[in-house]
Amino acid sequence: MEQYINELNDAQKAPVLHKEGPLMVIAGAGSGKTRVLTYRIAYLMSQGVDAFNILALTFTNKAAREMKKRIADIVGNSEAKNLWMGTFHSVFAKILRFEADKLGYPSNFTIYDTQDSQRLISSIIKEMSLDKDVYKYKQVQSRISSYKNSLITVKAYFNNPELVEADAMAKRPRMGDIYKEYVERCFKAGAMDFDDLLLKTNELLTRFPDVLMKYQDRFRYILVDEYQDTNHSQYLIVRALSDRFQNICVVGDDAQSIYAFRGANINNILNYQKDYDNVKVYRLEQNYRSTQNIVKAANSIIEKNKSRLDKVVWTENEDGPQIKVHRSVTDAEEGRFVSSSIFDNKMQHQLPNGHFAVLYRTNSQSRAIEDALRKKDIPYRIYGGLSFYQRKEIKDVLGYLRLVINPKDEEALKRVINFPTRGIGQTTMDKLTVAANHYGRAIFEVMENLDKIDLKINSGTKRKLDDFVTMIKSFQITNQASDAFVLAEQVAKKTGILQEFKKDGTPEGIARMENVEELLNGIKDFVEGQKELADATGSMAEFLEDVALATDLDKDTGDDDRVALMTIHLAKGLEFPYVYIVGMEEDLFPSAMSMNTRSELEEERRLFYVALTRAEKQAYLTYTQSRYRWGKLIDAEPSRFIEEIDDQYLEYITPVETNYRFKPMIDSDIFGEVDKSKLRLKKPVSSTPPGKKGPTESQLRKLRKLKPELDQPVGNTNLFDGDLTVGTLVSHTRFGKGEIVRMEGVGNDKKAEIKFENGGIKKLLLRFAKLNIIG
DNA sequence: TCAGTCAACATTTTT
DNA sequence: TGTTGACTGA
Repeated sequence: MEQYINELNDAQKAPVLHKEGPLMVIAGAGSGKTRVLTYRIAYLMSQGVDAFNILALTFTNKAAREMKKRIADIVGNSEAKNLWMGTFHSVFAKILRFEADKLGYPSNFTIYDTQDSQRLISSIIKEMSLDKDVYKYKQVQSRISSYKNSLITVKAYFNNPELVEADAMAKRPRMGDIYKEYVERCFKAGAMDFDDLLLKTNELLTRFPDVLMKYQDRFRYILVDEYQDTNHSQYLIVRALSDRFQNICVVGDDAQSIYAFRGANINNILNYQKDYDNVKVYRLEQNYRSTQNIVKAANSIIEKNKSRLDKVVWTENEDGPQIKVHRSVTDAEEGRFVSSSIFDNKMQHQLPNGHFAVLYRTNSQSRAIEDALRKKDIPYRIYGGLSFYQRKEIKDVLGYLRLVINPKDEEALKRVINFPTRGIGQTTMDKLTVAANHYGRAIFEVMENLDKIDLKINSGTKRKLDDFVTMIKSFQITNQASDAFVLAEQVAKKTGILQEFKKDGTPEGIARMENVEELLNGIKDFVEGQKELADATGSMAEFLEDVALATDLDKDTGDDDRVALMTIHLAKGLEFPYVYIVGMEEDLFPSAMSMNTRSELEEERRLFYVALTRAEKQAYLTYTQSRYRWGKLIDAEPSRFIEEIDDQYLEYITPVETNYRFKPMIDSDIFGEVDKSKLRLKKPVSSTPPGKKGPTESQLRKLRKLKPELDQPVGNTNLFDGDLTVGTLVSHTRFGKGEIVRMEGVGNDKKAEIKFENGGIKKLLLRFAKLNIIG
């Protein structure tokens, strides 16, 4: 153990060796936080603390697995196995299964994912005959989720006039009723959603003091990673469990808090010192990951935020190259730049693909990057987005499996009852749903008892329902006798799913069949992996839980060498030698939806901080002047975050083809000599509508520095005011050639309607449009 | 009851 | 652009 401890610097050693009592580790980006956590656990164990008494809550299950492995290397495998480690959701799901009966739940309860929740809410809204345009199911779901994260139960909701009032004011007076129905339906279905896993844990610990005592006694040492991203519900769980022994260690970085949108409360970390007595605070400020340039640039960004803990991140690493800023004309060109830059770097420095990551704000941005990488034959892997387990065919198979484990699972039933089609349609389902609600039972239970209830279902349909019930029951028998793989294989064959895709014959059908086969293989791997573990049996129930709570990162096998594509959120905690942050544009990053309040903007800024600090050697920031969004070409402005970085850490680069396009416009002899001083005084080129603020003059000035003579606002109408008339042929940098078909407005509002060769007709404000007369 | 067509809508981030 | 939900005729 001692030799391991000596690998640490003094700042890291202190929290590792800290004995009893609460401590907080404020860990800057790249400061070896995981290492401290790992070694602290190993150290505790070497001091005689029983692994059974240690609970470590991490942000992903993958992080937990890796940490466990590392600890096993230090203290030995058999002991490390007994550690409780995982995400909040997975650890408390296990505890809830064990204690389920106390809350009236079956121990085989289903975990509803967001999609299940949304579908259920959607059908509730329909059943209640509410206007679906007023009660948007996604909004309703997120509202309910935030109630739950704040521990506002249905009862608490109705007891709180302010909340009721607020929803009424928002023209959604039935919100509480939907919430109530949703909770009841989940309960009847034997299902918990993600938020329930935390809410019900709180309920368990509050209502049953003996249960609380038991777990307090069990988890004498609690460690929480990424504490800045815990929500109120998680906070209360940690509080309750640690109350007796107060051996609570939280690790986090307020500068990396990026989950407020799902209820994370940054005050949890800011107020930690007030929550416990005699808190010892340790700071890790030395960054081992990144170059001077990256660390300093990141600091210069985060300084712009007002609410933060006192901390200075520094490094002894070499200066490294400046951060490269790249501008392109379209998102496709941005993709091409990224792919060729990765290619060049690979060649020049002989690097594997795994050294590169492309990070973006929204999942939809991945497409352009993918296309470009594919063209260059660079292997990549996309994390998040539509993951494997979210594909329709996979969810269908999983639906059957869920139903076998928990027949009351309403969402699973509705998904599979008529797939493959077996003549049970909406009409029948409606009848069953009404009956189920009437008797307060699950739909499957109604189906089991059709003989006893008069439902006006014709005998043919009734026969089909009976067959379905019989089939599910036969699967249940298989499940009792066999492991997950045997069951899954039987389900895939007997339900006819595989044949359905096979006879389909289309490439999509074949792809789906292959996906289902891949799922079966995955289940096989899972079963074999589980058999090695002492406390696992390889049952289907365990597999389903793993799937429900797995993050995309968890499934990363890491054995093939690919460029990583992911959202910045997913990249938290990871590091790559080369990082490309793409889509550095206003309204995209920072997101248009996060600019309403100062705190939202600060979260976006922290997100940018996280993105930049993923880079070890070299970071690239790219933005484009136009981008396809919602199938339309949208004008874009460079992100304010580029401006916020101290200039000395940046190097602006521009590709040759962009130069080429802009250059002729300035040097063009059509207009004779261009008066540059006059140009500089003009309003910046912008398509931002009046009233909505675009980038500041200084932002643009700075961005122009790269090629000042090329990026001036050119094509301004003053130059050709008199020359533009209907019929004039013009060219636009982006839309191409076109003909003016109409003119309107005067002075600053003068507009031209132009029919472009590509077929589009655009009305352009001449004050802003970059036009060139060609005839 | 079902399959096929068309319109509407969507993109913020995730356990 | 791509998917999902509603509508319609068989």
